[in-house]
Amino acid sequence: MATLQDVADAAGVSRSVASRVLTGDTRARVSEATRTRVRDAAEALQYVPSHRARALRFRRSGAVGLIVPDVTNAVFADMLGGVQDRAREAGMSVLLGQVDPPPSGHGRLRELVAAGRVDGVLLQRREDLDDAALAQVLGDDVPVVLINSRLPGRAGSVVLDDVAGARLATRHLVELGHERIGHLAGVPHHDTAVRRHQGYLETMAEAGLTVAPEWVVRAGWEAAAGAAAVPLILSAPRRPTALVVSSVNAAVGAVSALGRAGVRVPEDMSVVTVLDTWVAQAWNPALTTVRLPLRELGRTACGVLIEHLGGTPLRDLVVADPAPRLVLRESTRAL
Amino acid sequence: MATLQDVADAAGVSRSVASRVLTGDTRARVSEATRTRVRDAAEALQYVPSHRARALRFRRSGAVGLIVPDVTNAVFADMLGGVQDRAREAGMSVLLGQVDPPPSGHGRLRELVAAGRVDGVLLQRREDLDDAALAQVLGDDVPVVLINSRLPGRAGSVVLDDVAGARLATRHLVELGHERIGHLAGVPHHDTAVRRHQGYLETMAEAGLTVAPEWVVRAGWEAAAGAAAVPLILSAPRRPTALVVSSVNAAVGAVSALGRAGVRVPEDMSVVTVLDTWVAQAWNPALTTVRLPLRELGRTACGVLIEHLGGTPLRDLVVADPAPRLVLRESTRAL
DNA sequence: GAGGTCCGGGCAATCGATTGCGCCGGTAGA
DNA sequence: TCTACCGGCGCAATCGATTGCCCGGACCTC
Repeated sequence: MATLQDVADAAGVSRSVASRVLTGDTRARVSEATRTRVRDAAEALQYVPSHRARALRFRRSGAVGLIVPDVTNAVFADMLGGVQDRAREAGMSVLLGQVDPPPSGHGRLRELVAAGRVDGVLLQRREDLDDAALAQVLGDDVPVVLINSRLPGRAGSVVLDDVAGARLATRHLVELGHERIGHLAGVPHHDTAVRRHQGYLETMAEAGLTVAPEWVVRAGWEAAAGAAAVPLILSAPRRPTALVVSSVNAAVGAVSALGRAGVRVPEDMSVVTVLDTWVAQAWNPALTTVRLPLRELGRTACGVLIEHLGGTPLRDLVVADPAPRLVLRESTRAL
Repeated sequence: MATLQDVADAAGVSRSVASRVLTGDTRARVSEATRTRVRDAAEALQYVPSHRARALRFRRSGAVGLIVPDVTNAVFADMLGGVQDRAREAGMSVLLGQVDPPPSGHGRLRELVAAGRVDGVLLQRREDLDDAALAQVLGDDVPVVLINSRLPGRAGSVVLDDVAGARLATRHLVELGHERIGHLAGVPHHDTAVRRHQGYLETMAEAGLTVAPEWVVRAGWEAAAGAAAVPLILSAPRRPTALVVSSVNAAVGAVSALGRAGVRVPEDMSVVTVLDTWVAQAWNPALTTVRLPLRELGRTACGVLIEHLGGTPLRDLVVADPAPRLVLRESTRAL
């Protein structure tokens, strides 16, 4: 816990010189002998510059806040890895946060930033937070990058190429010869859910296939939601032979529910899902999925924020590289 | 981004007075009129005290570091919730960290704390980090609380009641009439794995059941490890009729592998596992598990650290409340 | 010999909040 | 009238690191 002053004393110089030597200030004129003395002293004392002091001086905390609705979500976990990586590269830390919906969460983001705990925020929006509420949670002068949703003008954003992902999943089923293809979508107003549904609809239209209203269930992202959607699908007059499920967790729930209902996957029903986590691979049958670059999503979002803190304007990006890729496993088969 | 000085100016007083009013210093003699002026000014300017400045002054960052080997693990996720809760109560933040094994990770923890980014660290040890390596990663003067492992004298610790958990799981199988009960354990030197194995062995002994060496496979915590262990179990001369699996992720892998091998669960093989996450519930068959209080684990660990920062000595605790509880689902049945 | 230049470093302000101590004016008690 | 005391508030140091500016001496040049 040595301070710069301690190092300076040990080296017999002033703080100024010690600082200039240790920060590698080349413009400073300091003799090589002195430089060595300072560096040796720093090493001997195990000097580590105080982040607190630097934060105060530079008006920068060197941390980004990561605010997510649910940390138990595997999707979040994969993304987190990317955020961490990017933050590390920039020498920054990641602070985990929670923000309640308004009114209790009102202004919290602003506080977080105003208090200087973090320099900016990565925000994954809760499903139930609409645009107005979101705008309220955001302050005016808080650097925010939204993950998987958008709010043009108020924040930057980075989203997956959800349309392409859903198209790929749907096309896979079409190519297998399925014609009655259902869709377990996310909640209605969620950005991501909307885009994935769009990809599904587009592909169906292009293939000249019709979509019966009862084939589309707007459930949610979780396993329970996927399971709950199954009876609705099965009771449809013309039962689909295949399903596109918008999220891997919901797919897991759906496949289980299908099994319980005596519907075999893939013999009686093909299931393809979007997002690829370890759960999809571990399942029996292993789930055919479309892999979207979650890690890259986190990395890019963090990058947009960090660059913005460096002066670049906030941006709205789609993570299209690496492109969505179909991971063929056991849950789909030709009709 | 108003500072205390701004508030003071607006209220027509000095910084000192503004500070005393806003911090609610009762010993300070300030007239009620002045107090009101200051408070109004603070509100009008949306004053939020700078965390950076306070951190410097108090030599406290107000954050704890949470260092885990793998954030994609559902076990981690549940625990994280508890850590967050406890930190919030204390007005602290949670900083996510990563620490590589020595030599590259050597001294990193010390740096983290010495630099003042965090006041202390919660550390969930990597499976492959032995005691010596762990001691090296730790500095000398870093407040550390280990989660699910121990290193007496060097750090505090909080662990689950793994023995009781494994006993409960094993006893459940015994009561169902099983006599040949196998165990998919974690890696050999891992604290948690050792304790769970102990619970298994104790219960088997108490029930007067023998344990054939080939019934015990020291695999790992992940789905792949569980799947890989299955062939070994199935090829045993006297095949077990039931399995205790030490971790829910491994159990998922094992059950899938059993299914592929044509072994039905629970008809041909009962499987009970320790730890209860959403995956266990979503599976088909839904897994019978022993629920251990993961959230409470995180909360307690964070509490030990925070209390230590407040002056209390570090402690070594076992989270025994709520007690391990058997969650009966579909993966076990009477012999 | 006077003035200029370069070298090697130190002084002190700054970032924002907290806090021990001291100052000033008024009132009460002696 | 003088002293003591108290209410109300400001001064300035402190927490560490950074950085613009200045200073003293050596050396050089005209």
